[in-house]
Amino acid sequence: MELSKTYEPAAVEQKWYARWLEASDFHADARSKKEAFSIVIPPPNITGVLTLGHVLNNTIQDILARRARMQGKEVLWLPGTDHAGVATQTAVEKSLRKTEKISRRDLGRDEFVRRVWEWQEKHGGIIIEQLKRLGCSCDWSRLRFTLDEDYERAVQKVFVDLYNKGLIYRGKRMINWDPAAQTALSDEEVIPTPQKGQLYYVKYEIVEEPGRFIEIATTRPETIMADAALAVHPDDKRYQKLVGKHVWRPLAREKLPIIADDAIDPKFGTGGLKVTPAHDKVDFEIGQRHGLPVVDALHADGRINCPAVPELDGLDRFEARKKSAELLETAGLLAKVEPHQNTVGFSERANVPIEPRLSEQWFLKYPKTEEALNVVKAHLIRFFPQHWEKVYAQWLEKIQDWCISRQVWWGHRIPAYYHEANGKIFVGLESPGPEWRQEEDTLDTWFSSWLWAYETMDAETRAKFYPTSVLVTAPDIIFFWVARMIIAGLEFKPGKTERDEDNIPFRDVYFTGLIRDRSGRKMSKSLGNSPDPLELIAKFGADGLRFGLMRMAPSGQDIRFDEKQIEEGRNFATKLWNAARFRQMHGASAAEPKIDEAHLTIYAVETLARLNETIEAVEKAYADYRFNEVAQRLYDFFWGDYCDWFVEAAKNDIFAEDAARKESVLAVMDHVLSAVLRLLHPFMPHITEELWALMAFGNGSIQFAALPAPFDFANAKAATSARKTVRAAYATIQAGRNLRSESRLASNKKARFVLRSGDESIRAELPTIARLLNAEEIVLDPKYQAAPGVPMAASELGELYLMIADTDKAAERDRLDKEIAKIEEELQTVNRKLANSSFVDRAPKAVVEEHQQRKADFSERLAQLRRARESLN
RNA sequence: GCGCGAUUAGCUCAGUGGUAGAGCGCUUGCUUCACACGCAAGAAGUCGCAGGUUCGAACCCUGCAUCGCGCACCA
Repeated sequence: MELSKTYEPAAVEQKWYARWLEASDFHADARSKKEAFSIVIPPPNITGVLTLGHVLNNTIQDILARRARMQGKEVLWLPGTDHAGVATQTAVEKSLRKTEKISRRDLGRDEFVRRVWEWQEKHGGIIIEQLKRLGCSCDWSRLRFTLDEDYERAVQKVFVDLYNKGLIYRGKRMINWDPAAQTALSDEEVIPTPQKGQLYYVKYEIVEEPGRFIEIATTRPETIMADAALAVHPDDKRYQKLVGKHVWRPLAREKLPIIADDAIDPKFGTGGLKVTPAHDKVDFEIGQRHGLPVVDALHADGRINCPAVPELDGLDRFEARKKSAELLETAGLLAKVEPHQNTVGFSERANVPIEPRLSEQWFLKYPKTEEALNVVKAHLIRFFPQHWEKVYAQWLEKIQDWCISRQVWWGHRIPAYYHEANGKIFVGLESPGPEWRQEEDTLDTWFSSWLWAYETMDAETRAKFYPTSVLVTAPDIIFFWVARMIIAGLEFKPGKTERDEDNIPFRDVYFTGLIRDRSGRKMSKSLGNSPDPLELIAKFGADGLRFGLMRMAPSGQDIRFDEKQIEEGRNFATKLWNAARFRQMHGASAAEPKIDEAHLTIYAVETLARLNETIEAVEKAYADYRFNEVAQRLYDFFWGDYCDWFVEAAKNDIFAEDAARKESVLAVMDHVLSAVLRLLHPFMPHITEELWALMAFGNGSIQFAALPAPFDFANAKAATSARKTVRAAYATIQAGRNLRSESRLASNKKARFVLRSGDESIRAELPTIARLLNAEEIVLDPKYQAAPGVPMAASELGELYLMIADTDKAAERDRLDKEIAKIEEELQTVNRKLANSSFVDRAPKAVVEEHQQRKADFSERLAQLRRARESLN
């Protein structure tokens, strides 16, 4: 079969993906006897579209899955999507407002949820289709959704179980309130964000001493109406005499006590704090200690709720801040205003400041935190890179109860029921009767995701594939997801036995880096700096995108994205294609090439040895999940060692008449190409499958071909000697090319060289060296006396002279002088080291020998150069 | 304040104790019979700064600086 001149990724990729699906190649057989390898996908949100982050993440998973298949394992890569409660609800509400100008409350709960399902049917599959374009080898027959019926059941069972264990409770506590989405949030969903604001110094008049004021600094004058006290530090001399007295609240005038509390920092502001238990966590705690009333002055949507001050009542909290400052100013109660920077918690989703709020919510007291810490400390679960262990440990060590209820409709409704009449609570899977009303709240989405590693599997699948082999995820969800999954695994024990190693959700966790733009900024829609992966696939092919991205993605470091790198990936695919094309131009390939070691050219020996080194390096890199290293090694070997050196050196044999030599060279090419295709397949599945088929390297799909084993040299000594000669020849060629270039000889001009050497054994290699130097002839002459001015390079094989018609003596003198100076310097460095007795005594023997060899080489080349230089005098 | 990363060629990044590397970009020469998404040659780096350990440090240790990320505090 003839290969087309260029590689067409679009057609090839879609063709093969369809065939893989048709053949059920990604299907995981739970009854297989093969060793199991499993990954669960971090389920993308159904609202999501593919980002570069997804590309990175899923390419890595695909590489691991495909490699495992080639290692003969039974592979499960389990895909799915996440219902993403708040995010999806917000997205659908937005679309409803736009298209039908209605809110979810206009529709009512049941109808709204029906609409979300409808929306989900239409848009929920987009990202799955995009993953297919990338080539992901997920077992699509097992596609799961966090709101699947049985998954939902499992989540509810877990809730009931934890409630019965006393770990879930309902309580009125300070929580993070998102006034935009109007729901409670967990601590992890609050993003501390530095804000430029103002510090208002407000005067509170002392009740017992009319006309005397105490100044209090606050950033939130709009909450004054909810003040319940003023507090000072008990040791603060300035205020000690005031403790026990009262002040007048300047807005919604009322008498407030002055109290003393250790929580006050005397150095901040004026050293006094207005205590607002309803709107601040610390204030709430102070209030609890002192029995203060909780006065809530905010509506759920962030507007002011205070009929006593009609000027403020109903205003948005930020408008009210300005307005209340004005009111105080008018009343002469605002001493001053200073610029002030502080950190305000923002809602992750809605990107608005959250309100600390006293609210009735459901909480989980985390179980198994000690155990979760231990399985990572003891490396039952290994983190890559390892430094994430510390971050993980810190979170677990100061873990607080998890607020798990959300005031949204899209999600798992909490299986709790309230009795209409007596207000009793029942928690269970079924309603106890018609007089019982189900809880309106749903569960935090992560309360369903934390079961993802095993609730996505049926019993048979779980028996085979749980615990999963590895989890690939971004480090920003280490608390949201990774830690909680570990806790869930240890608490609910879905494994074969009770032992921890059977119940951890995964054995390894690989944390990817975050992808940033060229100037280091996070990718974001609003900045418009996030390239569309599908456009990149269209431009460079899925394989090009995958390879380019993996080659530049160092383990666990953030990645600065540059389209150039993807272009490189595409170029590499083209190179691969053309190298294969070159091979098939010279006849059919052999699936099992016969390599006769006794008749290998020295270039073939070198190439096979380099391939062995590459295979070994790749193995090692995989063991530590160093994917960029794998990609780089394969790139270097194939482009450099194979294409640039071996193929070029082999051309004489290919185009010559000697059938045996030609056959030998072609067999080596087949060996290398077949190995490289297999090594590259996890990174570039489509092009390797296409070439595997076109070259007929195997009967079946490359997906299940065994990974290449190193070539076993029977005569290792001969190989070592051959490699030494090749390297000398290559070095001589590079020196010769440099001569040509320095002498301004055009690349396409044939040249003549003389090699001054008495080593007859090199004569056999002269035709190859000549080809690589684009020389019409190389004369071997042990006694060659160069005419003055003939350009000369000192090389390991001997002195190499470039014969050109008109030579410039002065220029050649300069060139040689520079060369001599350079070598002298290097020789000096080596000599200095060898003169150091400590070095000779203490350095490893091999290192010393290397230096001695270098000294000999430099000395010889220096002698050559000096001879040439003298002849010019 | 505590912790974690990063700092290497103009750019993006490899390189964890033994002669500083790659790709891009740049300069020069090539439509050489697989590939111009290519071939060949070249210029370009006091490896953030200062100490220390070592025969030897980009690499190990200490301190500092700058950037980024967590956590805590933030009236």
